[in-house]
Amino acid sequence: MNERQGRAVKLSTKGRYGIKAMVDLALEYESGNTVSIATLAHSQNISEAYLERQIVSLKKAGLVESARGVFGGYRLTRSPEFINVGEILRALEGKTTIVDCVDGSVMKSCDNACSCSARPLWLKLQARIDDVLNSTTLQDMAEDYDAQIKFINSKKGDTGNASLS
Amino acid sequence: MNERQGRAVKLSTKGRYGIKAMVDLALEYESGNTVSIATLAHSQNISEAYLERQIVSLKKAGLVESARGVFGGYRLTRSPEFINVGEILRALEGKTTIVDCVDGSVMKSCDNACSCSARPLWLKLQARIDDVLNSTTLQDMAEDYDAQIKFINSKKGDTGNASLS
DNA sequence: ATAATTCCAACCTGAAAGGTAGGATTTTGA
DNA sequence: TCAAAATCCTACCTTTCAGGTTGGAATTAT
Repeated sequence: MNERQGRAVKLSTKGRYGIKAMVDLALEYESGNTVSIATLAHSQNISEAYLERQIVSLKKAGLVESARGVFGGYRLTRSPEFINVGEILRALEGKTTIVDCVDGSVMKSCDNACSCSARPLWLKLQARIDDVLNSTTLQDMAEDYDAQIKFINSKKGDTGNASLS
Repeated sequence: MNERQGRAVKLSTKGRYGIKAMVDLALEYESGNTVSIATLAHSQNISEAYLERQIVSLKKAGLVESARGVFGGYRLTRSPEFINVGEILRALEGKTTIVDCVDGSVMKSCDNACSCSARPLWLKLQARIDDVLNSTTLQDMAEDYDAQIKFINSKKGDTGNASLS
Protein backbone atom coordinates (compact mmCIF):
# COMPACT_ATOMS: atom_id res chain seq x y z
CA MET A 1 0.00 0.00 0.00
CA ASN A 2 0.98 3.58 -0.47
CA GLU A 3 3.11 3.25 -3.54
CA ARG A 4 4.55 6.35 -5.03
CA GLN A 5 6.36 6.47 -8.29
CA GLY A 6 5.44 8.04 -11.55
CA ARG A 7 8.61 6.60 -13.02
CA ALA A 8 8.54 4.23 -15.99
CA VAL A 9 9.43 4.62 -19.58
CA LYS A 10 7.58 7.79 -19.19
CA LEU A 11 9.17 9.77 -21.95
CA SER A 12 8.74 13.02 -20.17
CA THR A 13 10.12 16.21 -21.61
CA LYS A 14 13.30 15.48 -19.70
CA GLY A 15 13.98 12.40 -21.75
CA ARG A 16 12.72 13.80 -24.99
CA TYR A 17 14.54 17.09 -24.88
CA GLY A 18 17.69 15.41 -23.69
CA ILE A 19 17.69 12.82 -26.45
CA LYS A 20 17.06 15.37 -29.14
CA ALA A 21 19.88 17.50 -27.80
CA MET A 22 22.14 14.48 -27.95
CA VAL A 23 21.23 13.92 -31.59
CA ASP A 24 22.14 17.52 -32.27
CA LEU A 25 25.48 16.93 -30.60
CA ALA A 26 25.94 13.76 -32.60
CA LEU A 27 25.49 15.70 -35.82
CA GLU A 28 28.29 17.99 -34.73
CA TYR A 29 30.60 15.28 -33.44
CA GLU A 30 32.70 14.89 -36.57
CA SER A 31 33.50 18.58 -36.68
CA GLY A 32 34.83 18.54 -33.13
CA ASN A 33 32.98 21.79 -32.41
CA THR A 34 31.23 22.42 -29.15
CA VAL A 35 27.60 23.44 -29.22
CA SER A 36 26.18 25.90 -26.72
CA ILE A 37 23.05 25.37 -24.69
CA ALA A 38 21.54 28.40 -26.36
CA THR A 39 21.94 26.75 -29.74
CA LEU A 40 20.60 23.40 -28.58
CA ALA A 41 17.63 24.96 -26.83
CA HIS A 42 16.84 27.13 -29.80
CA SER A 43 16.92 24.13 -32.09
CA GLN A 44 14.11 22.61 -30.04
CA ASN A 45 12.26 25.75 -29.09
CA ILE A 46 12.65 25.18 -25.39
CA SER A 47 13.92 27.04 -22.36
CA GLU A 48 17.70 27.24 -22.04
CA ALA A 49 17.57 26.99 -18.27
CA TYR A 50 15.54 23.82 -18.39
CA LEU A 51 17.66 22.13 -21.01
CA GLU A 52 20.75 23.06 -19.07
CA ARG A 53 19.62 20.92 -16.21
CA GLN A 54 19.29 17.92 -18.45
CA ILE A 55 22.71 18.51 -19.93
CA VAL A 56 24.16 18.58 -16.43
CA SER A 57 22.76 15.08 -15.91
CA LEU A 58 24.33 13.97 -19.15
CA LYS A 59 27.64 15.41 -18.10
CA LYS A 60 27.53 13.72 -14.72
CA ALA A 61 26.94 10.46 -16.54
CA GLY A 62 30.02 11.09 -18.63
CA LEU A 63 28.20 11.25 -21.93
CA VAL A 64 29.13 14.83 -22.77
CA GLU A 65 31.98 17.12 -21.84
CA SER A 66 31.98 20.88 -21.59
CA ALA A 67 34.14 23.87 -22.36
CA ARG A 68 33.49 27.08 -20.47
CA GLY A 69 33.84 30.65 -21.58
CA VAL A 70 33.36 32.28 -24.93
CA PHE A 71 32.92 29.72 -27.68
CA GLY A 72 32.37 27.17 -24.99
CA GLY A 73 29.66 24.54 -25.10
CA TYR A 74 29.23 20.79 -25.10
CA ARG A 75 30.36 17.85 -27.17
CA LEU A 76 29.99 14.10 -26.96
CA THR A 77 32.72 12.22 -25.14
CA ARG A 78 32.39 9.23 -27.45
CA SER A 79 31.54 8.54 -31.03
CA PRO A 80 27.75 8.45 -31.58
CA GLU A 81 27.92 4.83 -32.61
CA PHE A 82 29.01 3.93 -29.09
CA ILE A 83 26.24 5.75 -27.27
CA ASN A 84 22.84 4.11 -27.10
CA VAL A 85 19.62 5.76 -26.10
CA GLY A 86 19.21 3.48 -23.11
CA GLU A 87 22.23 5.08 -21.47
CA ILE A 88 20.94 8.52 -22.25
CA LEU A 89 17.53 7.89 -20.77
CA ARG A 90 19.02 6.32 -17.68
CA ALA A 91 21.23 9.37 -17.23
CA LEU A 92 18.23 11.66 -17.57
CA GLU A 93 15.52 9.77 -15.77
CA GLY A 94 17.39 7.52 -13.40
CA LYS A 95 15.75 4.30 -14.53
CA THR A 96 14.06 2.85 -17.53
CA THR A 97 12.21 0.11 -15.70
CA ILE A 98 8.44 0.17 -15.95
CA VAL A 99 7.96 -1.28 -12.46
CA ASP A 100 10.39 -1.92 -9.64
CA CYS A 101 9.92 -5.65 -9.56
CA VAL A 102 11.55 -6.12 -12.96
CA ASP A 103 14.66 -4.24 -12.01
CA GLY A 104 17.34 -6.88 -12.09
CA SER A 105 19.52 -5.23 -9.48
CA VAL A 106 17.01 -4.50 -6.76
CA MET A 107 14.10 -6.69 -5.78
CA LYS A 108 12.27 -4.32 -3.56
CA SER A 109 8.71 -3.22 -2.92
CA CYS A 110 7.16 -6.46 -4.04
CA ASP A 111 6.54 -8.88 -1.24
CA ASN A 112 4.94 -11.54 -3.38
CA ALA A 113 6.92 -11.21 -6.59
CA CYS A 114 7.10 -14.91 -7.29
CA SER A 115 3.35 -15.42 -7.08
CA CYS A 116 2.38 -12.20 -8.85
CA SER A 117 -0.01 -12.75 -11.72
CA ALA A 118 1.24 -9.73 -13.64
CA ARG A 119 4.98 -10.13 -13.39
CA PRO A 120 5.46 -12.29 -16.50
CA LEU A 121 3.79 -9.53 -18.50
CA TRP A 122 5.94 -6.79 -16.99
CA LEU A 123 9.05 -8.81 -17.75
CA LYS A 124 8.06 -9.31 -21.36
CA LEU A 125 7.26 -5.62 -21.82
CA GLN A 126 10.47 -4.58 -20.16
CA ALA A 127 12.51 -6.88 -22.35
CA ARG A 128 11.04 -5.42 -25.53
CA ILE A 129 11.67 -1.90 -24.35
CA ASP A 130 15.23 -2.58 -23.28
CA ASP A 131 15.84 -4.25 -26.59
CA VAL A 132 14.95 -1.11 -28.52
CA LEU A 133 16.67 1.28 -26.16
CA ASN A 134 19.93 -0.60 -25.95
CA SER A 135 20.19 -1.45 -29.61
CA THR A 136 19.56 2.05 -30.94
CA THR A 137 22.59 4.29 -31.04
CA LEU A 138 22.90 8.01 -31.51
CA GLN A 139 24.44 7.32 -34.85
CA ASP A 140 21.33 5.44 -35.95
CA MET A 141 19.23 8.39 -34.94
CA ALA A 142 21.47 10.93 -36.61
CA GLU A 143 21.40 8.93 -39.84
CA ASP A 144 17.62 8.64 -39.74
CA TYR A 145 17.41 12.35 -39.22
CA ASP A 146 19.80 13.19 -42.03
CA ALA A 147 17.87 11.02 -44.43
CA GLN A 148 14.61 12.61 -43.37
CA ILE A 149 15.93 16.14 -43.88
CA LYS A 150 17.40 15.29 -47.26
CA PHE A 151 14.08 13.82 -48.30
CA ILE A 152 12.17 16.91 -47.24
CA ASN A 153 14.59 19.22 -48.97
CA SER A 154 14.49 17.22 -52.17
CA LYS A 155 10.72 17.56 -52.25
CA LYS A 156 11.05 21.30 -51.80
CA GLY A 157 13.59 21.45 -54.63
CA ASP A 158 16.17 22.78 -52.20
CA THR A 159 19.88 22.16 -52.24
CA GLY A 160 19.57 19.85 -49.29
CA ASN A 161 21.67 21.43 -46.58
CA ALA A 162 20.73 20.08 -43.21
CA SER A 163 22.57 21.83 -40.42
CA LEU A 164 22.02 23.14 -36.96
CA SER A 165 21.51 26.76 -35.93
CA MET B 1 7.23 24.79 -24.35
CA ASN B 2 5.17 24.18 -21.28
CA GLU B 3 4.24 20.58 -21.83
CA ARG B 4 2.18 18.88 -19.25
CA GLN B 5 1.46 15.20 -19.31
CA GLY B 6 2.62 12.45 -17.06
CA ARG B 7 0.96 9.93 -19.34
CA ALA B 8 2.87 7.12 -21.05
CA VAL B 9 3.08 3.43 -20.44
CA LYS B 10 3.58 4.50 -16.93
CA LEU B 11 2.42 1.39 -15.16
CA SER B 12 1.10 3.24 -12.19
CA THR B 13 -0.74 1.46 -9.42
CA LYS B 14 -3.91 2.14 -11.34
CA GLY B 15 -2.81 -0.05 -14.20
CA ARG B 16 -1.13 -2.66 -12.07
CA TYR B 17 -3.91 -3.13 -9.57
CA GLY B 18 -6.50 -3.12 -12.32
CA ILE B 19 -4.76 -5.75 -14.39
CA LYS B 20 -4.21 -8.05 -11.45
CA ALA B 21 -7.86 -7.73 -10.52
CA MET B 22 -8.78 -8.67 -14.07
CA VAL B 23 -6.63 -11.78 -13.84
CA ASP B 24 -8.46 -12.70 -10.66
CA LEU B 25 -11.73 -12.28 -12.50
CA ALA B 26 -10.42 -14.35 -15.37
CA LEU B 27 -9.67 -17.21 -12.99
CA GLU B 28 -13.28 -17.13 -11.88
CA TYR B 29 -14.79 -16.72 -15.33
CA GLU B 30 -15.51 -20.39 -15.97
CA SER B 31 -17.44 -20.74 -12.74
CA GLY B 32 -19.73 -17.86 -13.66
CA ASN B 33 -19.44 -16.54 -10.11
CA THR B 34 -19.15 -12.87 -9.38
CA VAL B 35 -16.27 -11.67 -7.24
CA SER B 36 -16.66 -8.81 -4.80
CA ILE B 37 -14.37 -5.84 -4.55
CA ALA B 38 -13.53 -6.86 -1.01
CA THR B 39 -12.23 -10.20 -2.25
CA LEU B 40 -10.28 -8.65 -5.12
CA ALA B 41 -8.76 -5.99 -2.92
CA HIS B 42 -7.86 -8.49 -0.26
CA SER B 43 -6.16 -10.68 -2.80
CA GLN B 44 -3.81 -7.80 -3.61
CA ASN B 45 -3.57 -6.26 -0.17
CA ILE B 46 -4.88 -2.93 -1.30
CA SER B 47 -7.63 -0.51 -0.32
CA GLU B 48 -11.13 -1.50 -1.40
CA ALA B 49 -12.12 2.09 -2.05
CA TYR B 50 -9.21 2.65 -4.36
CA LEU B 51 -9.66 -0.56 -6.31
CA GLU B 52 -13.33 0.23 -6.67
CA ARG B 53 -12.49 3.29 -8.69
CA GLN B 54 -10.46 1.26 -11.11
CA ILE B 55 -13.22 -1.29 -11.45
CA VAL B 56 -15.63 1.49 -12.29
CA SER B 57 -13.36 2.45 -15.20
CA LEU B 58 -13.32 -1.15 -16.36
CA LYS B 59 -17.08 -1.30 -16.18
CA LYS B 60 -17.48 1.90 -18.16
CA ALA B 61 -15.25 0.36 -20.80
CA GLY B 62 -17.53 -2.65 -20.94
CA LEU B 63 -14.92 -5.12 -19.79
CA VAL B 64 -16.72 -6.19 -16.64
CA GLU B 65 -20.32 -6.29 -15.50
CA SER B 66 -21.69 -6.04 -12.02
CA ALA B 67 -24.40 -7.52 -9.82
CA ARG B 68 -25.56 -5.53 -6.84
CA GLY B 69 -26.74 -6.68 -3.49
CA VAL B 70 -25.76 -9.62 -1.36
CA PHE B 71 -23.66 -12.12 -3.32
CA GLY B 72 -23.12 -9.39 -5.86
CA GLY B 73 -19.79 -8.52 -7.41
CA TYR B 74 -18.12 -8.40 -10.78
CA ARG B 75 -17.45 -10.74 -13.63
CA LEU B 76 -15.91 -10.44 -17.07
CA THR B 77 -18.25 -9.67 -19.93
CA ARG B 78 -16.20 -11.77 -22.34
CA SER B 79 -14.06 -14.85 -22.26
CA PRO B 80 -10.51 -14.07 -21.06
CA GLU B 81 -9.08 -15.13 -24.38
CA PHE B 82 -10.85 -12.20 -26.02
CA ILE B 83 -9.62 -9.52 -23.65
CA ASN B 84 -6.11 -8.22 -24.12
CA VAL B 85 -4.14 -6.17 -21.67
CA GLY B 86 -3.94 -3.23 -24.05
CA GLU B 87 -7.68 -2.71 -23.73
CA ILE B 88 -7.47 -2.96 -19.99
CA LEU B 89 -4.70 -0.41 -19.68
CA ARG B 90 -6.47 1.96 -22.03
CA ALA B 91 -9.60 1.66 -19.93
CA LEU B 92 -7.64 2.40 -16.78
CA GLU B 93 -5.15 5.00 -17.95
CA GLY B 94 -6.74 6.55 -20.98
CA LYS B 95 -3.85 5.96 -23.34
CA THR B 96 -0.92 3.69 -23.79
CA THR B 97 1.08 5.96 -26.06
CA ILE B 98 4.49 7.02 -24.81
CA VAL B 99 4.30 10.42 -26.49
CA ASP B 100 1.48 12.24 -28.21
CA CYS B 101 3.14 12.41 -31.60
CA VAL B 102 2.94 8.63 -32.09
CA ASP B 103 -0.77 8.50 -31.40
CA GLY B 104 -2.22 7.41 -34.70
CA SER B 105 -5.53 9.17 -34.21
CA VAL B 106 -4.43 12.60 -33.09
CA MET B 107 -1.41 14.47 -34.35
CA LYS B 108 -1.31 17.22 -31.84
CA SER B 109 1.25 19.09 -29.79
CA CYS B 110 4.10 18.51 -32.19
CA ASP B 111 4.57 21.33 -34.62
CA ASN B 112 7.58 19.80 -36.33
CA ALA B 113 6.71 16.12 -36.25
CA CYS B 114 8.04 15.35 -39.68
CA SER B 115 11.46 16.82 -39.02
CA CYS B 116 11.81 15.50 -35.47
CA SER B 117 15.01 13.62 -34.87
CA ALA B 118 13.51 11.42 -32.19
CA ARG B 119 10.25 10.39 -33.77
CA PRO B 120 11.53 7.27 -35.54
CA LEU B 121 12.72 6.00 -32.17
CA TRP B 122 9.43 6.74 -30.46
CA LEU B 123 7.59 4.95 -33.24
CA LYS B 124 9.75 1.87 -32.91
CA LEU B 125 9.35 1.79 -29.15
CA GLN B 126 5.63 2.30 -29.36
CA ALA B 127 5.28 -0.50 -31.89
CA ARG B 128 7.08 -2.97 -29.62
CA ILE B 129 4.96 -1.98 -26.66
CA ASP B 130 1.70 -2.18 -28.56
CA ASP B 131 2.75 -5.54 -29.86
CA VAL B 132 3.09 -6.97 -26.36
CA LEU B 133 0.01 -5.28 -24.97
CA ASN B 134 -2.30 -6.22 -27.79
CA SER B 135 -1.11 -9.78 -28.20
CA THR B 136 -1.28 -10.76 -24.54
CA THR B 137 -4.70 -11.86 -23.37
CA LEU B 138 -6.11 -12.35 -19.93
CA GLN B 139 -6.17 -16.02 -20.65
CA ASP B 140 -2.43 -16.02 -21.28
CA MET B 141 -1.90 -14.32 -17.95
CA ALA B 142 -4.22 -16.63 -16.09
CA GLU B 143 -2.46 -19.65 -17.52
CA ASP B 144 0.94 -18.29 -16.61
CA TYR B 145 -0.31 -17.68 -13.13
CA ASP B 146 -1.83 -21.11 -12.74
CA ALA B 147 1.39 -22.74 -13.88
CA GLN B 148 3.37 -20.65 -11.46
CA ILE B 149 1.15 -21.51 -8.52
CA LYS B 150 1.23 -25.21 -9.36
CA PHE B 151 4.99 -25.07 -9.55
CA ILE B 152 5.27 -23.40 -6.18
CA ASN B 153 2.88 -25.84 -4.59
CA SER B 154 4.67 -28.82 -6.04
CA LYS B 155 7.90 -27.62 -4.48
CA LYS B 156 6.15 -27.32 -1.16
CA GLY B 157 4.77 -30.81 -1.53
CA ASP B 158 1.24 -29.45 -1.47
CA THR B 159 -1.77 -30.81 -3.28
CA GLY B 160 -1.70 -27.91 -5.69
CA ASN B 161 -4.96 -26.10 -5.22
CA ALA B 162 -4.73 -22.58 -6.53
CA SER B 163 -7.85 -20.60 -5.83
CA LEU B 164 -8.93 -17.15 -4.81
CA SER B 165 -10.16 -16.01 -1.42
C1' DA C 1 37.32 44.90 -19.64
C1' DT C 2 33.54 42.62 -21.44
C1' DA C 3 30.82 39.46 -23.62
C1' DA C 4 29.74 34.77 -23.95
C1' DT C 5 29.52 31.00 -21.92
C1' DT C 6 29.25 27.05 -18.25
C1' DC C 7 28.18 26.22 -13.46
C1' DC C 8 25.24 26.12 -9.39
C1' DA C 9 21.47 26.42 -6.09
C1' DA C 10 17.34 27.77 -4.70
C1' DC C 11 12.65 28.47 -5.67
C1' DC C 12 7.80 28.26 -7.82
C1' DT C 13 3.45 26.07 -9.65
C1' DG C 14 -0.14 23.07 -11.21
C1' DA C 15 -1.57 18.57 -12.02
C1' DA C 16 -1.85 14.15 -11.16
C1' DA C 17 -1.06 9.88 -8.38
C1' DG C 18 -2.60 7.63 -4.65
C1' DG C 19 -5.86 7.35 -1.23
C1' DT C 20 -10.00 8.27 2.12
C1' DA C 21 -14.80 9.13 3.84
C1' DG C 22 -19.40 8.65 3.90
C1' DG C 23 -23.61 7.84 2.45
C1' DA C 24 -27.42 6.33 -0.99
C1' DT C 25 -29.23 2.31 -3.42
C1' DT C 26 -30.05 -2.47 -4.49
C1' DT C 27 -30.62 -7.26 -3.40
C1' DT C 28 -30.75 -11.59 -0.80
C1' DG C 29 -32.31 -14.39 2.85
C1' DA C 30 -33.42 -15.26 7.86
C1' DT D 1 -39.81 -6.97 7.26
C1' DC D 2 -35.43 -5.93 8.31
C1' DA D 3 -30.54 -6.41 8.45
C1' DA D 4 -26.47 -7.53 6.04
C1' DA D 5 -23.78 -7.46 1.90
C1' DA D 6 -22.83 -5.61 -1.81
C1' DT D 7 -22.49 -1.87 -5.75
C1' DC D 8 -22.86 2.99 -6.73
C1' DC D 9 -21.60 7.84 -6.35
C1' DT D 10 -19.38 12.11 -5.09
C1' DA D 11 -16.51 14.88 -2.78
C1' DC D 12 -12.34 15.49 -0.48
C1' DC D 13 -7.39 15.12 1.07
C1' DT D 14 -2.14 14.92 0.68
C1' DT D 15 2.22 14.30 -1.36
C1' DT D 16 5.14 14.10 -5.14
C1' DC D 17 6.94 15.43 -9.25
C1' DA D 18 7.22 17.26 -13.98
C1' DG D 19 8.24 21.27 -15.85
C1' DG D 20 10.08 25.53 -15.36
C1' DT D 21 12.15 30.16 -13.60
C1' DT D 22 15.53 33.28 -11.36
C1' DG D 23 19.70 35.05 -10.29
C1' DG D 24 24.13 35.05 -9.78
C1' DA D 25 29.20 33.20 -9.51
C1' DA D 26 33.15 31.39 -12.17
C1' DT D 27 35.61 30.89 -16.48
C1' DT D 28 37.64 32.17 -20.87
C1' DA D 29 38.48 34.15 -25.74
C1' DT D 30 38.92 38.52 -27.89
